[in-house]
Amino acid sequence: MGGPAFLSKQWHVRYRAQRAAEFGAYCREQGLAVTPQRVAIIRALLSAEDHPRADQIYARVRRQHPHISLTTVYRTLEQFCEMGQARKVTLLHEGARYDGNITPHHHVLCVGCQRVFDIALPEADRLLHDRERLGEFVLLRCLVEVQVLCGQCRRKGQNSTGVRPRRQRPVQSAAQS
Amino acid sequence: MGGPAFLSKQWHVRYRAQRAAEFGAYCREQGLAVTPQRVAIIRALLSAEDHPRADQIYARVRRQHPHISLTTVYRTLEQFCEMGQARKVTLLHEGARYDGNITPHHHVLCVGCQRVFDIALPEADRLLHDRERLGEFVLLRCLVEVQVLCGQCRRKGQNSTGVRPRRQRPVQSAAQS
DNA sequence: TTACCACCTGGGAATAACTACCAACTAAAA
DNA sequence: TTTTAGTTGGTAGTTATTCCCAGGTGGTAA
Ligand SMILES: [Mn+2]
Ligand SMILES: [Mn+2]
Ligand SMILES: [Zn+2]
Ligand SMILES: [Zn+2]
Repeated sequence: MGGPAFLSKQWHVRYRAQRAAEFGAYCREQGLAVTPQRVAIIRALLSAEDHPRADQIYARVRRQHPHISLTTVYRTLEQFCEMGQARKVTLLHEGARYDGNITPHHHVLCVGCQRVFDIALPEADRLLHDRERLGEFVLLRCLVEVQVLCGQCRRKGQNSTGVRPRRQRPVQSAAQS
Repeated sequence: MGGPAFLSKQWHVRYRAQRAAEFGAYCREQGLAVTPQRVAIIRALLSAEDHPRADQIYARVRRQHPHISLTTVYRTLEQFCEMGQARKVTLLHEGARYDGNITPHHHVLCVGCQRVFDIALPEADRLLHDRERLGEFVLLRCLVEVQVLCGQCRRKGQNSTGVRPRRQRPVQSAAQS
C-alpha cells in the first residue's frame, strides 16, 4: 500500500538531519542547556523508527554514553515532549512510547505483537478540524488509535480480537542497526 | 448541551437494570460461576457514571462486602472486559478506568481534572466503518480520544494545552450517591 | 441433600514503570 | 577564568497491577 510520503526512508533521513541540526537552537530558545545527554537522546529518538520505550532509548544511548542514567532518559524525554520535540504515545495500557516524528500523524497498534506503526488518516484530521468547542469543552486535540492485527500476527492465528495482557514484550524480529 | 439519548439518566437506569438482570445468564454462558463478588462488582460498575478505576470500584464494593480483596476486583474487571461485559478505557497514561456501558461510544478527556466523559461521534464511527483491512492490517477497532479542557478547568485558567503529570487525582467535586 | 471438585477467592509478596530526592557536576553567561 | 543556575546520576520510594497458593464454595451429579 505504498504509504504516504512522510513514511518513506528518504523522507525520514532528511527529516532526522534537519531536526538534529536545529536541536541546539531549539534548546537555547527554551533556555535549556545543550548537554551531551540531551543530544544523545534526541539522536537516538530521531533515528528510531519503532516508537521506543524509555528503557529502549536508554539501552541505545548507553552504547555511546555508558554512564547515562535511566532517570535522565525519562526526564529528558518528558522535556522533549513539553518543548514539542517529541510525542508521547500511550496506547493500550503498556509503558509509554516516544516518537521523534512530530509531524501530525496517527498510530496503528497491533494487539498481537504490540508494535506501533505510523499512519496518515486525513479523514481523522478532518474529524473535529473546524470546531473549537464541543459544548462546554474546549478542544485541544483529537487522537485516533486504530487497533489491528498485523500480517505477521494474523498468520500466527492467535489473538482473536481481545486486548493482550500487559507487559508482554513486542517480538524482536531483528536487532536494530 | 443536551447530549445524545444514551447519555440520559432515564436511559442509564433502564440499561443498568437490563444488564444486571442478564448478568447471571451471561456468566453461565461463559462457564463462569455467579459469585457474590462478581455480582457486586458488576453492580458497582453498572451504577457508576464516572469511569472508575479499579481501586474506586474496590472502595465502593467494600461497603457491602468488606472482605473482598483488591486482587479479586482487578481480576474480575479484566474478566468482564474479556467477556464483553465491560470496557477498559486507558486514556493519557494514568491507571486504567472501567466502563460498564458497552454500547459503542467514544471518550472525551479533560487534561485538567482528568475526568472522562462519554461522547457520541458518528463521524468517527464512519471513519473506517466500511473497511476490513488497511493494507496488511486487519482492522479490529478504532478508538477516538478527544482531549479537552472542561468548563470547570477552563475557568480556573491553568493548563494551557500540555499534558498533565500522571497520578494526579481527579477533583472529587462531590460524593457519589 | 449431600458429596465432590473445578473453579474462585483473599491476602501478601513481587514486579514494572515510573518519580522524588539530593549531592556532585557543568554549560554558558559575565 | 569565575560563577552559578541549571543538570545529572544514583538510589530510594511510589503506584498500579500481577503472581502465587492455601483455603473456600457454586454448581451439579448421584
Ligand atoms: Mn509515530
Ligand atoms: Mn464511557
Ligand atoms: Zn503484530
Ligand atoms: Zn476538567
